[in-house]
Amino acid sequence: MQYVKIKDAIVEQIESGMLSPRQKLPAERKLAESFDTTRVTLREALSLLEAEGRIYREDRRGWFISPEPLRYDPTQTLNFTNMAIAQNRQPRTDLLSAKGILTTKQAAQLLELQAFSDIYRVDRVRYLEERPVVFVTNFIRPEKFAGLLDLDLAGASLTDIYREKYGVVYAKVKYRVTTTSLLGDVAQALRATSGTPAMMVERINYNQHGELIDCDIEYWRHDAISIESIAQLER
Amino acid sequence: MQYVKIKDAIVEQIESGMLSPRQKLPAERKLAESFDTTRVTLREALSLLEAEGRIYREDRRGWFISPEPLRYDPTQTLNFTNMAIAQNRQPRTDLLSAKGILTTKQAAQLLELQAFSDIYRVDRVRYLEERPVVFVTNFIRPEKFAGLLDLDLAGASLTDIYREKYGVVYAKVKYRVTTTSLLGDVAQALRATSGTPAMMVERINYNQHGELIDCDIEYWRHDAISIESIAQLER
DNA sequence: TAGTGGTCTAGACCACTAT
DNA sequence: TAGTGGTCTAGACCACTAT
Repeated sequence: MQYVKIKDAIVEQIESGMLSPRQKLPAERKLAESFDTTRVTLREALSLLEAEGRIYREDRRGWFISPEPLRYDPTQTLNFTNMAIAQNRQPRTDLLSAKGILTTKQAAQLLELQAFSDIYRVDRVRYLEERPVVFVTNFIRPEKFAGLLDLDLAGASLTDIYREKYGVVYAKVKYRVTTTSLLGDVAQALRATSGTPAMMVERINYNQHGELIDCDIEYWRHDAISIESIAQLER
Repeated sequence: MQYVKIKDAIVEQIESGMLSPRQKLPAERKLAESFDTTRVTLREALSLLEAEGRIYREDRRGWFISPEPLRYDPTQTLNFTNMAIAQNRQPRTDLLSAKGILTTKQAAQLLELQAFSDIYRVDRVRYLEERPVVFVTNFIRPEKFAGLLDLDLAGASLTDIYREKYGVVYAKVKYRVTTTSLLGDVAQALRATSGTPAMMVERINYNQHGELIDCDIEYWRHDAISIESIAQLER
C-alpha cells in the first residue's frame, strides 16, 4: 500500500517540524513526482491525511497543514468568540444573512413547530485566523424576540443580544454530533471542495423557563474542532 | 460534477426504499456501467455516500446500506449492551485481549501516569446485528482492581465487574470526540479498509471519590453512531 | 499568463471473497 | 473457480488561482 507509506512520510515531515501549521504543501504534480507515483495515488495519501485531520484543502488553492483544533464544549454557554480568545485564537464572524422565513422540514422538526410556521433564520461563517472553520445556521422562534432582525446582528453575538435585549439566557441544551460532508453553499462559504468530510453539530437550546428558544446547525471543518466536555453522572 | 449526480441517484434509491439497510450494492463494475462511467468516478460517488454515513464498506466485500445509527450518550453510565437493547438493537461484544502492560505514551497521558507504569489493557470489538461497529481499548489503573485479569471479562461488562466485585462506580467522565481514520489492527477488526474515516471517542472516567479509574478509546464506524446528549448549563 | 487543482477516462494486476 | 474490490498507471481537459 504505497499511499500509506506516502502518508507516513508526510506525517513524519509534519511532526519533525519541517512543515508548520497553515503552510501550503507543494503542488500535487510535484509531490507525485517526488514520491515517484501518479496524482491519483498521491491524492489517496492526501485524503488519508485529511481524514486524520492533519491537513485540509482549500478549493482549488491546494493543501495546507492543519493548526491545532479548537476545543469546543457544547455544554458551555461560552460563545465562539470568547471560546476562541480563551484559547489564544483570533476569531471573526461574518453575518451572511438574517431574515424571516417559513420553516423548512428540518427546522420545523428541531423547533417542534408546524410546517410553514414563521421563524427567523440567521446564517453566519466563523473564522479562526482568517480561515473559515464553521458554517452556522440559527433557526429562531420569533415569539420571544420581536424585532430581532432590526438589530445589529453583525456587531454582537446572538447570546449577548438575547440576554441584553430580551432577558433570555440558555439554561439547557440538547446536542447531537455526527459526521457528514460539505456540499453547495456551505462548502463554498468554507472554501471547501464539494464532498469534503465534516462534523455536524446540532444544538437545541432552552431558556431558563425550559422553553425551546432556538436551534443551531453547525458544519465544522473536522480538523478544526475537538469536542470536549465533562459530565457528572447521575445514578 | 458527475459524481454528485450519481450520488444523488443512489440517495434517491435508498430513500425510495428500493435499497434497505444492510443490503449490498451491486458490484462496482456493474454500477459504473449502469451510470455510464468508470470505476474511479463511481468510487468518488460511493466515498461521498460513505462520508455522509449512508453506506459503509466491508473490506473486499463491497458496499452496504447503513442502518440507523445508534444514539450514544457519553454522559450516561449505561453500557453498550444495555444502550443497544434499549434501542431494539442486537449487541454482542468480543473480548480480543486482556493483559497487563507498560503504559504507552498515549495511555500514560490519559491516565496521568509516569511512562512505563504497569496498567491493564483490555481490547474489545462490539457488534450490532453481527456488524462490528466499534473497537474499544480500555486502559485501567490496576491499584483498585487487583486480580481483574483473572475474572471472566468476556462474560460480563466492565462496569458491572467494577461495581459488583470492587464497589467502584463511574461518577464523572471527561470525554473528547474527534474524527480520524481506521488503520491496521483496528481497521481489520472492524472489517474496514485502511483509511476508512471514523469517529474517535476518548473517555476518562472517575469514581465516586473523584479518583481517576480508567480510560477508554473507542474507534467507531462513523455511520453507526450519533452522539447525543443533554446538558444543564451553569451560569 | 503560467500553473494548479477538480474531474474524468480507460485501462491493468492481484489477492481475496463467495460459492 | 469466477468475480470482486484494492490499488495503481498514464494520461486528458478545463476552469480557476496566483502573480
